[in-house]
Amino acid sequence: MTAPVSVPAAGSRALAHPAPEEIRLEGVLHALSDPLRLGIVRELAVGSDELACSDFDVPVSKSTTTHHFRVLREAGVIRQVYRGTAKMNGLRRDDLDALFPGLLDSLLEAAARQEERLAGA
Amino acid sequence: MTAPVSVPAAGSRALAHPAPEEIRLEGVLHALSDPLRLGIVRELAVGSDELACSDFDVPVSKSTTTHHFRVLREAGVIRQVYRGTAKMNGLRRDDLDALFPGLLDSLLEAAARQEERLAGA
DNA sequence: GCCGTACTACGAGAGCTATCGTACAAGCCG
DNA sequence: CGGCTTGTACGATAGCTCTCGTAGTACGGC
Repeated sequence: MTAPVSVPAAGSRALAHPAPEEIRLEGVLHALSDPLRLGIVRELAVGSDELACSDFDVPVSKSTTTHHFRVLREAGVIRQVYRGTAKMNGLRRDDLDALFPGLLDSLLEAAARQEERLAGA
Repeated sequence: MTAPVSVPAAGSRALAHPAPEEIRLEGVLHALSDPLRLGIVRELAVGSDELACSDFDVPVSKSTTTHHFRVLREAGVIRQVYRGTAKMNGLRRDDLDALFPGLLDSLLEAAARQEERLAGA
């Protein structure tokens, strides 16, 4: 047992990510049930893997931003890695698609559709 | 404006449900992010529309069960109607599919897949 | 070596959530 | 009617979550 928690690269500053086996659907849904985090994930889905935390235009303080990114990472939704002083963020699309095929796309489309609808289309 | 909150049938004991326009993706995800509620929805998805609250075998007290069903109803995930002393529950599959095509099925499949995986398949 | 940038840690407060037990209401059945 | 079944309301509690500000760490550039 003792799930392989994707051991951090030895020497450097590394961040704990859940192994794919540890990712729980409930956790993913919970992470995405916050509008702010859902927005972050949507931005990440269209952009590249190379978005720093500060590239997002969230209407909360820096500490709160850190908090939300951590929730997303700990739920297994995003991957984070340091690159100098910046922390680059990327969707764990590969892992999520392997665990829950089609789910991420459905969620992203649902979010897009809702935004369109609420915009008074 | 003033969204039509699907006015309850006049005289009888009726329950407030959100109108389709009021259903929010975040709310749905939040409702489903609880293992208990996700389980209820999964049972509802395979069974008929005719399941009473007491037909579910949840490991919590009656009051807590009431609470969870209310969360699901207020998020727009289920429909509830009184039938004698019982309260019958049904998925709002039609409304959900119209708002978020494919999402419900993706979620149900993801849940099934995870259960299979965790059962040590 | 020093400063600025980017992010984290910690502590705190407000608010929501899950849970319970007890007490109660509504409807069926004998 | 009286009792049983089913679910609700209310109050309470513990725990989580979102939010912030302040203080601190890690890294890159001058």
